[in-house]
Amino acid sequence: MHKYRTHNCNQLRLSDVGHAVRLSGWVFRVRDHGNLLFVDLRDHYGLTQVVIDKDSSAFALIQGVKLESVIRVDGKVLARKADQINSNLPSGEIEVRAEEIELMSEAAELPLPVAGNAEYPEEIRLRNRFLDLRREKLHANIVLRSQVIASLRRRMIDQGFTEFQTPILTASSPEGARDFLVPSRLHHGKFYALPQAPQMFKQLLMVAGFDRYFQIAPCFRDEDARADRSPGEFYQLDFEMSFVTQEDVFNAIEPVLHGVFEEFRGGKHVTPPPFPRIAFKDSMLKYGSDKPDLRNPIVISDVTEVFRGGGFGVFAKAIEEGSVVRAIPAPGAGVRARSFFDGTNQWAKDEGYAGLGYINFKGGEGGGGVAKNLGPERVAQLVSQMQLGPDDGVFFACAKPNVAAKLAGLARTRVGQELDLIEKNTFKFCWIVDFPMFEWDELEQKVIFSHNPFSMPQGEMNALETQNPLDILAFQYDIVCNGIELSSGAIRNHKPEIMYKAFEIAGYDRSVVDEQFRGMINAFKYGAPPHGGSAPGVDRIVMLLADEPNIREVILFPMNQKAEDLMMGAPSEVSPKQLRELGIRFIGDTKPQS
RNA sequence: GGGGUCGUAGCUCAAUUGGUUAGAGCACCGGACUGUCGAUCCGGAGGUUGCGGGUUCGAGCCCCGUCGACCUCGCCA
Repeated sequence: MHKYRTHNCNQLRLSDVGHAVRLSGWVFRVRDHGNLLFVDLRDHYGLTQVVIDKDSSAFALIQGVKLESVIRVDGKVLARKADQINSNLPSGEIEVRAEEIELMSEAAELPLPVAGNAEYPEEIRLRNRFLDLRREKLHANIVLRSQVIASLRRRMIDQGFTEFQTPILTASSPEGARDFLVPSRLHHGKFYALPQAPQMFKQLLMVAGFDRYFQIAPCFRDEDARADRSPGEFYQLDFEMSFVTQEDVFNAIEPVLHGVFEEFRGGKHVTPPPFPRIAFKDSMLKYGSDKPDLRNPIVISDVTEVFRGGGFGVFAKAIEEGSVVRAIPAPGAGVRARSFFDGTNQWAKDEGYAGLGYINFKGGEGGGGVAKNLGPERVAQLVSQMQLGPDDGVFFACAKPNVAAKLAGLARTRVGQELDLIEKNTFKFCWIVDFPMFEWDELEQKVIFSHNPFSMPQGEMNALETQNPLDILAFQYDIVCNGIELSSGAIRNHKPEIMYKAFEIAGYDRSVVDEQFRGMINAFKYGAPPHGGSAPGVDRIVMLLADEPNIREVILFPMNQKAEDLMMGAPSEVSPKQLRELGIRFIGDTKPQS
């Protein structure tokens, strides 16, 4: 007989009745009847009920055993009587009558219960992650993550992609997120950086002629956390392809994402390919976001012209000064109490905006101050343009275009949630395309790269030389699912002259490009194929499939919001000897700069 | 760095809005019980109400400060 087990805890069935077996696992639950005692024995695979009778030599031992102790049970498989069958358990038709039990590892009193599905503070969960990971939901999430990654790999390989590993210790790069730096022992005063993404490496792989690359790539960014952004590190399905147009990239990845979502969708509907393509400009107008949640049926309209020179003075005046008006319909909300409208207005103010105007229609009659001052003719124009129903509500965001779009987008989400309009049980995908190449930085008062400096501008050199930089679009695209940005990608700029020109527009001298992007710009001078790719976030894909609102629920050992690992105690101080070797002296400033 | 929510037993929560000795469930310890599957029943132990100060006859509750957690803005090409 095997030293530890002949079967796992989810293996025994009626066909095993009568056999002598050996099981090992954790004591999940105990039901003590004094002269008869039940133990639910748990391992990775499931549960088996163990029965211990008073006559058994194991009885005394098991009566004092603590939950989550690890035991080995020798016994016989018995069929349960009809009224004792537990139909919730795959092994519920049998039980194991224990003859001998060995306590292999005793558990102390638990800081965190493993049984049950109550919620517990993250600090305790993270500090005792090994216990938290024993719990059913988290355990299942992590297994799901592994299966999703295996599926992604298989699907990419089936599509003709080849997996490569790129360096973890690399060079710091300008722009983008803050780098994690690693000091060099051999070169005092110099640092490696952990890659924010294998961006340049994958492009170099294209130059090297590998044609189709992918990698489940670890990425490191020293930025603050969010519910959907893990601090420090995360994983991307990073891929790149040679001799492709934007459409080729879409056609390659859509079946992979659609396939993996279909495989693990849990009964939900998945957008079939081709996914809708929405221009960035249209997305900002209609959804007030570059990552629209298409489960929300509300569509925003621009109604600036209805208000221009009209009787609603606040808006009319703002429009003269360059503001626009965006209208957010609230279907069927017209009959709601005034508190709904005033509450939404107050919410907008609390978010730091000027507020939201509104009209509430009741039986086709527009109510509220906006309708009164605007006059029946213009209200009728609104109804016709927006195709409003007789009992709809409508909110108005009036501000400079960028701000109005953002507020309208937030209001769209809020109204959709309040009115319970968000479609359930569905994964709605779309591409956001035609991102602007550059944007205006109000703070620095200069033109900056809008997304990725390596993207090819639409119109290439001609566009850079002849168009207003702020009007130039890039072959840059994001893939969005249910309002979550899964990835961003681009057709890359593989021509050094266009690269120099693009960086020049963003205020970087040729020498800066040569220095900061030396490896890549140099490579492009020796025959570079046109190429492009993208990098869907693996953690976010799993998060969607596991239906978890927080990314830490799909990561084995996540750090907390302050980027600390409470279990391992990272980051930690290091010895003076280590610092000396690195040529580093700590100056005693313990507060981070901001 | 700004804003929000929270902080009471090992864990989840309560405490009639400022009033007697801060309660309950789970877990833990002891006892009863041979068919439970969130076992049940009886009993026990467990608390500087995050920390510091203030107001008050009296503070878990009000005020000030501070620490921590999460959410969020900034940030994330």
